[in-house]
Amino acid sequence: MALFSLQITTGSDVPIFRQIVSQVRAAIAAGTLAVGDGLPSVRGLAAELVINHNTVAKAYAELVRDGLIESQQGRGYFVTLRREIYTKAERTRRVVALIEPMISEATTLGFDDDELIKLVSKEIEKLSRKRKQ
Amino acid sequence: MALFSLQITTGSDVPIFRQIVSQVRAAIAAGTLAVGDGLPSVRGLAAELVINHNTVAKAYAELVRDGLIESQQGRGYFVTLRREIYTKAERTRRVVALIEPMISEATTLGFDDDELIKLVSKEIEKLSRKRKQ
Amino acid sequence: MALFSLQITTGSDVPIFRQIVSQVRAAIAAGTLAVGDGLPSVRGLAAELVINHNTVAKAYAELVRDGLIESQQGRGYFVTLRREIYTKAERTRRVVALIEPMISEATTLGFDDDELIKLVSKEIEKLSRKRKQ
Amino acid sequence: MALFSLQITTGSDVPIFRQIVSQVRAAIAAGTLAVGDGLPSVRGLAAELVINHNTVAKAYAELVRDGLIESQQGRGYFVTLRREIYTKAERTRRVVALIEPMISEATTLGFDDDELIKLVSKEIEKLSRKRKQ
DNA sequence: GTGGTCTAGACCACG
DNA sequence: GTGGTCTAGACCACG
Repeated sequence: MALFSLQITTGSDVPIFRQIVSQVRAAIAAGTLAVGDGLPSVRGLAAELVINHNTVAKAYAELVRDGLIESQQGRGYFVTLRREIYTKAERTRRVVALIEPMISEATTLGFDDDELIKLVSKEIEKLSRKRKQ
Repeated sequence: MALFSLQITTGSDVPIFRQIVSQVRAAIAAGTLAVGDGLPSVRGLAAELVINHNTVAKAYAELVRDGLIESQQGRGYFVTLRREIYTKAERTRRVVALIEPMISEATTLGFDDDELIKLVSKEIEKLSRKRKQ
Repeated sequence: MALFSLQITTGSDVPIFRQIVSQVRAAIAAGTLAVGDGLPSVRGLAAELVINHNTVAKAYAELVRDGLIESQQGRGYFVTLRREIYTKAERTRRVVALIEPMISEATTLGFDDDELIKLVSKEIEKLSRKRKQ
Repeated sequence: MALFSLQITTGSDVPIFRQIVSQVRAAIAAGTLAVGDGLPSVRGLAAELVINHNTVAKAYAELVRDGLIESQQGRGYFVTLRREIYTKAERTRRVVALIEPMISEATTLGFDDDELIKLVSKEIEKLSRKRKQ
């Protein structure tokens, strides 16, 4: 099992619980989380991300409802058999859907192409370092 | 003059007013809407999209605050010459708020750093070419 | 903690939402509302002032955009540490937009330049003293 | 008769027609405009201020309604007998009502007392020069 | 409990 | 004709 790490951004337009749902879903689709793998505990993840545990519970509830994970009484949450597979095209489509508005915003704020590429690279490295810790 | 059309999706996670903001912003970034061009009237656009006029007004108000468009008494809204309103730090903060969730999503979808940088570059060039046409 | 009260006048030339913005801004400028202080809840304040909650929400939204307050998910609005959001030019532009009509009014009321400067200085000192208490 | 000059600020929160009403009213109260004095013609003033003549007409109509000026067929508008006199205290009160929100805005935007005084002085001089042209 | 978004509709202001 | 403000009320999201 790959090391599964979650990165959330508070104060963004996207609700925290949706960021969690979307990343767990993506991790399963990408195979980062395999069938049978355990998820972080509700309270553990809440503590790690410094958010309310209800927020984590709500995210997991949605994933249970969608059949992607299941609760095993007293042991925690685990990835179930049902697995969504995203094609490469679908995965690209999902990322591009986030890249496009980011570029629009940057452009209207006056960033030129080089500055933007540099900023994105810097952020990628920053998150990369964070993941390795 | 601009041939400018707007498409909204109701029932999406993204609020209608934010979809309008993003699309106008994208049109300005891409040069589809140029300085001096008029936007659809608040009530006209509301009727066309079959939404409430307050929703359009809210979207336009945000674009005014960002200095992208301005209201001319009794005439409507027009694209303005871009002013530098925000400090470098604030502009960076705003773009980073969009870059971070994009990277998180890409990472959980299995993109590695190089692939992501290439994807972002490709999209930047795509928009760049559009602007030059 | 702040003992902070708001007074609005309906039927005035100044929109209600703008009166709220001005008064919160004045309270922050005077130090009556300090960093970390909570604002009245949107619906609570609306009930107290006997106005619609959307009107309060609109006022708070403007203060958020200016970086003076921020919303904490499910908890309410709080005064933030002031960030430098706007460029010097933009900040000057905003203040000059208030200075100009003030000078025009003073001039037509018969104030000469020296009297006006003195009056402005006196008011600035008055607020300055209030902040230091 | 003193030279009567009007200064308007477009794009401010205060509607143009209200700026005109308020300045004519103030000029009469201050004696800058005396009984029998003529006002600039509707179209002349509109041309001078580069605004729609309906805006001037609307302002004059309000002043006529309030009995401060009257139209003399084919000759223009003139100050009538009825005259409001503002006491010094009232005139000060009216200017202070504009000074206070200006200071709040400047303070929350990060201007310190000296900077603000300098900015106000500069604007006073600027308008002073404009009036003398 | 907190805030966010949207609608339907009114009434007003500006040109 | 254009936009601006406000209400009453609904429904949802977050914690």
